[in-house]
Amino acid sequence: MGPKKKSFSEWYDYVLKEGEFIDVRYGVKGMVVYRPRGMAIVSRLYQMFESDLKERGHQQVLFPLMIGLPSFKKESDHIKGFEEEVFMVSRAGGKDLDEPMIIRPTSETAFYPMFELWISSYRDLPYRTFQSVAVYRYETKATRPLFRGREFLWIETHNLFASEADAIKHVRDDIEMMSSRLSELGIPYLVVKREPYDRFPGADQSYAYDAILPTGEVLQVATTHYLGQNFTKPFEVEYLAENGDKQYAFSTTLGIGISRILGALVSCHGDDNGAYIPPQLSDRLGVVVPILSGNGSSEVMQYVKKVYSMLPGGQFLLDDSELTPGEKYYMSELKGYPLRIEIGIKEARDSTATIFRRDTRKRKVVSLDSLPREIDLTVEEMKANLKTEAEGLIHDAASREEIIELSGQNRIIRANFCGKKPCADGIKDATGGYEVRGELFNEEQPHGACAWCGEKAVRKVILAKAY
RNA sequence: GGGGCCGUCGUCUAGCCUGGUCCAGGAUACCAGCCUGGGGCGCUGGCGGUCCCGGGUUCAAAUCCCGGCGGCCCCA
Repeated sequence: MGPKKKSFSEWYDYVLKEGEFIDVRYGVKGMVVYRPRGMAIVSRLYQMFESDLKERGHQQVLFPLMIGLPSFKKESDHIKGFEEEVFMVSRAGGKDLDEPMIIRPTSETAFYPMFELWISSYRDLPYRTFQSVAVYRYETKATRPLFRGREFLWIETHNLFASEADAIKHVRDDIEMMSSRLSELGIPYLVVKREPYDRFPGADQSYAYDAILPTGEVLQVATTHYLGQNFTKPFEVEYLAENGDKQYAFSTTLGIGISRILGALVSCHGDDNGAYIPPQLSDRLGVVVPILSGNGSSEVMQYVKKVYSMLPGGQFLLDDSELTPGEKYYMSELKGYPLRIEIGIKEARDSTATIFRRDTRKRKVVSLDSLPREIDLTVEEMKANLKTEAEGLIHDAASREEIIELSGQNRIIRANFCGKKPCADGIKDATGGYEVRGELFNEEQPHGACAWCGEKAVRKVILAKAY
């Protein structure tokens, strides 16, 4: 494995594979297999976001994988945005279908025909749903494990409101939920309001949650869209208001990219020794490693069993395999277990245990009595540690020269922007791929000129390379 | 969207340029036995390969040609 800083790409592939998170050898481009270590984290991510959504009044549903073509074609911007990257089923039973079906690239066009049937009164609103599924997009750019796949795991919410204000309030709540979870997971991120030409097909406003990767690139891990009535009108999702008028509902959607969040976690927290999975996401808190030596072996094993029985049930794995202690250390660190408990003859004789923590890679010897408490304390410290990273990663630029200079250093850049596409394209050309990601949520208004063309700036935007 | 590199036991790889000496060699992993044990330890033996797939050239193809599939990198 190459060191993380020097050769991120090589490091990333190595850790995903050797840490047994996923396997890319399935043989279908852009599709990966989630192995137990990866799937355990995926499950916990799902649980975390699903419980947040349920608390906010969303109900879980499950829609079919395939969508009828007429439904998919109803919203014209939407189909234009997706038609190039949609998988279509055109044959079955040995012959061409009269009408092909599409495999969902996202599920608006699956949900809304049903919404039409389900919603009739203002009493039915707000109506908040979500589903946890995989979606499919025929990516033509190079695919990257977890970052850009043709199949990826996500949660998609689809929500209806009686008024624009209710819908916008919901968008704000999405932003709050995502922000709080991402910082809890220690993923540095930006909440960015997308430029008009860069929005989700069919959206009036799009907010992206961009994780900041160690390479200085950003990775969109989730997006919230305010859809206005763009979908409810063509799909005729109407309700009877309190005053007796028929009205179209307002809608929003949130997509949470579970696959990408897993990729971001591995990328952001890992080091030259492998991954580090935060305690709240790891299927086990850690591994217990016995260190046996010749004639003291039985004494040590007996003590190890005693220690193991004191640990919280199911939270630790006892690694009593034949590997040497060193190899067990490497594996537990590569896989990113938060803690390791090392027990050898010294611990057995002194009634102690050695705790190794993955984030700082520091050891601590504690007495056996205090072990459970020390584990709790350490885990709490590790969680707190995760939160106190981020920020300091954004640099301001006021001119073309500064933009180019900062882009040369792979920085995330904040600059005044005139809002025009030619400037965005110019920046992209001159910086080797920096994109206008959009305006930071809650950012102050700009004073002065666009950093690129010098004309009047209309907002401050974030510039970064993106996956 | 443009360009480049690559695909050989489970994994990594030698061999390919210059076709035959290769029913494919090594390392690692795995299995058995020993020896060890506080950061990938050592010894002995064993298991393991449709040379990515399809076609073509040839007396002869892992090797040359064409197409496909898959992966990686760089640029826009």
